[in-house]
Amino acid sequence: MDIKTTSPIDKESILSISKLFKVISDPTRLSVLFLLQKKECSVGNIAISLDMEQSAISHQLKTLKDARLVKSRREGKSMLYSLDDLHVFSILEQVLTHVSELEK
Amino acid sequence: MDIKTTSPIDKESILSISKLFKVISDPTRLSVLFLLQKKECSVGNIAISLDMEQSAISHQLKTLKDARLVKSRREGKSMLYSLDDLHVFSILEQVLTHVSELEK
DNA sequence: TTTACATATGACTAATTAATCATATGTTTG
DNA sequence: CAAACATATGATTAATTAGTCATATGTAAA
Repeated sequence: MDIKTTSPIDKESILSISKLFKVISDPTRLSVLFLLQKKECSVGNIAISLDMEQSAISHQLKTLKDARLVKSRREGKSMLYSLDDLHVFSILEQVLTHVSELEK
Repeated sequence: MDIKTTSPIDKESILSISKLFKVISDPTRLSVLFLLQKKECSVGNIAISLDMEQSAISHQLKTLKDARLVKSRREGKSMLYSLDDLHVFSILEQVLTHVSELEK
């Protein structure tokens, strides 16, 4: 076990954190996550709720799924998406508190 | 008090959270934050620690300062930077835990 | 007050990326 | 099977942005 106090944290971890934050730093993706917090939702419904194109939502859902923040299941012609990572959501809520405190 | 369960969270909050996450989603800025967690540090020292140009660090410090995540004070010719938002750091630590769990 | 040191700043460039458009894939119903 | 519906995907475009370079600003020492 080496003691490298020079680097405060390894680069790999930095990159992992960076990637995660990048994923949840886009307004559209954030909106999707907050939507899905309430209930499982189809692509089309998300698009309507956020007033955006189906294709745009589908692209962002792919990003969220790649990051394992959401999961999907098929129901008939629809794909239903839901949160797959409640831990991230607790982080989001913490940040929401933080942000609202900053605004005071 | 209106009940708009349609939109799960207001757009302003979404944008605020988005901005904050964008700031802490850059590897360089993350590295700076983790460095400053340990100790107050000059621009030059940060640049050396991260093996980057002074100018690049200075630019990122400005971003961090604008987001009120760091503060600075002058000491002689140097500017010493330190964390200005411990709350964000607790979020970072939470995410660090999250990321290391994902890697298992 | 020159000179050296430390940081900040502005212009520029390369890379990333969110949204769009067109279309492909997959599912159900008539 | 054909048609309609729902979603996914690939190419393209516009916008954002991290880093670089040159230089300006600010501070201290000779």
